[in-house]
Amino acid sequence: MVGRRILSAELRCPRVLRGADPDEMSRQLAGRRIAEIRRYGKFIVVSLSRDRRSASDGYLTIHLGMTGRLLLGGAPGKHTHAILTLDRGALLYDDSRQFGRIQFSTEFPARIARLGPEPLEIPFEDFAAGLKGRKTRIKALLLNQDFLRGIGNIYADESLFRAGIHPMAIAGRIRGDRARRLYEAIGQVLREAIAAGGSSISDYVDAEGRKGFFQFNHRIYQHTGQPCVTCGTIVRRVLVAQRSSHFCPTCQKR
DNA sequence: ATCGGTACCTGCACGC
DNA sequence: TGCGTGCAGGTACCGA
Repeated sequence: MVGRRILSAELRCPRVLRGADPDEMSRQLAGRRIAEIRRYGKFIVVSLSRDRRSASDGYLTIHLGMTGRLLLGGAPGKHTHAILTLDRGALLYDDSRQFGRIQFSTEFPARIARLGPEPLEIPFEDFAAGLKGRKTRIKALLLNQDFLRGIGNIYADESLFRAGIHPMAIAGRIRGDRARRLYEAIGQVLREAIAAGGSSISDYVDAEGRKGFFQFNHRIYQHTGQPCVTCGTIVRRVLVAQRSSHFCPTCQKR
């Protein structure tokens, strides 16, 4: 999409725009050219410029929430909230639960600047230092985007399972070998999930509409009531930070 | 400064 | 068949 020009923007759902005025946002987008697209954790930032040469003077920040989809072309549906018509093709935003959002700003968004490091880029020493002194539960910390960017409920559970750490363990008490195991597990899980094209539980598809298949490799997520793949103990579910957390009571220690 | 709880939506599976 | 309940890849905001 880089290099394409936005001819027009049809913004149908003010809720997804987080209260911004659809007409005003349409005016801002129309005529701008896509200069660069980058991902920051779960956020996608589309940098826009007025012409080919000039620096970016607009940013379209997109978050898919739980059920958001960005699709190249295709027919709009019941939950299509935005249609960007480009000089070649179209970009559609679809989101049944409307937890995702699309925002326009002329400055680089401050929220992005506050995100923690990329989990696949942070050195182990920094990760271990980040755990130090934290009184929160490790599951909640892994979901906190200011700690690390990009880890969600599935990959938090899968990482903790592989590391043998209980989701309710206090973050600051994970040190040495256990911290190292968690760090390695996060890297492993994310790399495997990316290679598998992500986890398609119900809605997720890539821009071409293809499902991922990492859901077939989940070892603990939504395995409640089934035997642990390692030891056979029945997998349990607890709430941590109001999120479902799946764990093996035998393999995962506080 | 940090933490937990709540609100925001729609759709689906389940039990009755 | 229809209805109520609980659950679902997330974040922002509030008060403690």
